[in-house]
Amino acid sequence: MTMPINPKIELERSPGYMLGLTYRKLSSLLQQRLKAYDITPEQWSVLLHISRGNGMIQKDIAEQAGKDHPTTTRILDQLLKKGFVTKQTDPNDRRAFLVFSTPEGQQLLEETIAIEHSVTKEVQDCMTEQDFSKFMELLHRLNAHAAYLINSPTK
Amino acid sequence: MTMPINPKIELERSPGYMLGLTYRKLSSLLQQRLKAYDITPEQWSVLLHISRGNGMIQKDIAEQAGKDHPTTTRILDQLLKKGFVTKQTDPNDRRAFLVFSTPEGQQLLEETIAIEHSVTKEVQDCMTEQDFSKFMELLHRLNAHAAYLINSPTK
DNA sequence: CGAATATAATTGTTGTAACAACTAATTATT
DNA sequence: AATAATTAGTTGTTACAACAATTATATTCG
Repeated sequence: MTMPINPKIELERSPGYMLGLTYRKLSSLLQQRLKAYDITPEQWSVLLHISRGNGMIQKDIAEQAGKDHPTTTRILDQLLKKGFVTKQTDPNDRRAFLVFSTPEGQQLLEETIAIEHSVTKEVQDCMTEQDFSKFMELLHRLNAHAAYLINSPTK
Repeated sequence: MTMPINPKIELERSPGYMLGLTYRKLSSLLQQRLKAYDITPEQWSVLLHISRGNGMIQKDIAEQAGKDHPTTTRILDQLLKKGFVTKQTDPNDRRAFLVFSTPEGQQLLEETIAIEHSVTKEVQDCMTEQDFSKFMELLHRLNAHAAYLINSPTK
C-alpha cells in the first residue's frame, strides 16, 4: 500500500522544484555581479520597467514586473530611498502616483544592463541556440498556463 | 550614446527573469493545492528529503534540498513545531542532530504526494513529452552551470 | 598535549513574496 | 447628489532565502 518514496529522484524530476533551484542560483549570480552597485536583482528589474514606461502608475508597474502590489510598493520604497526613482501624485487621479526614474537611476541602468546580459549569456553558453529558443518558448508557455491555473475556479 | 531600453522585451528574453516568474507561479499553485494541509511547498520538499534519508544530519538535508543552512534550520523549526519531524543529538558528534520524520509526517507525505504530481502533470500537459524531457534536461544543465559560476573565483 | 583550524548549527539582518485587511479616492447607481 | 461599488495604494503578518557573525564541538598539527 505504502509506496516507497525516493525524494532525490522525485524532486529532481519535479519542474517546480528544479525551477526554484535554478532561479535562485541565477538570481544569486546576478546579485554577485551587481555587488558594486547598490541594487538587488528584483529592484533592478522594477527599475528597468520604470525607466521604460516613465510616468507609469504603480498598478501598471506591478503588472508588468509580475509582482503583486504590496511587493511593488516595498520595492519602490527601496528605490525611492536610494534616489533611483521619484513619485508624484497623478493630477488626474489623486489615489495614484506617477513614478519616474531619476538621472541616477538611468545612469545605473546604463552601467548595469551589460551585467544582466552577461548572466543571460552564461545561460546561452551552456546550450545550443536552438535549445535556448525552445527553453524560453517553453517558459513563456508554462507561465501563461500557470497564470491561468492559479486564477481558475479550482483544479 | 544612450541606447533606448525596452524593458518588456529585454526582460521577457531574460531567462533569469522568466525563471523567477514561472517558479513563483508554480509554487503558488502548489501552495493553493496544499491549502488543506498545514504545510508550505518548501517545507514539503524538505520533509520529503528527511523522510527518505531518515536520520540525516541538517548539513546533508540542506545540501540535498538545495538550501543554505540557516534556511534549513528555520524550515526544520517549522516542521518540528508541527510535529512532522523529530531531532536527536548525534551520539557520535554532539554538534550535530539526526532528523527523523514522524508517523504524522509520513502520513502527510503519503496523502500529498499526489498533489505534487498534479502540478508536474500540469506542466507536462502544456508541452509534448519530448519537450518536457528537453526542458528538464536543460534545467539540470543550467543548474550545474550556475552552481559552478557562483562558486568560481570571479566571472 | 595544546593551540589553531574546521565544522554543525544557530541567530541576526535584509530583501522578496503571498495573503488579508485597510484607507482614500473614484466611478456607478439610483 | 447620496450611497454603493470599485480601484490604487499601503500596512500587517507569515514564510523563504542570502549573507555575516556566533557558539559549541571536533579535528589537526606543531
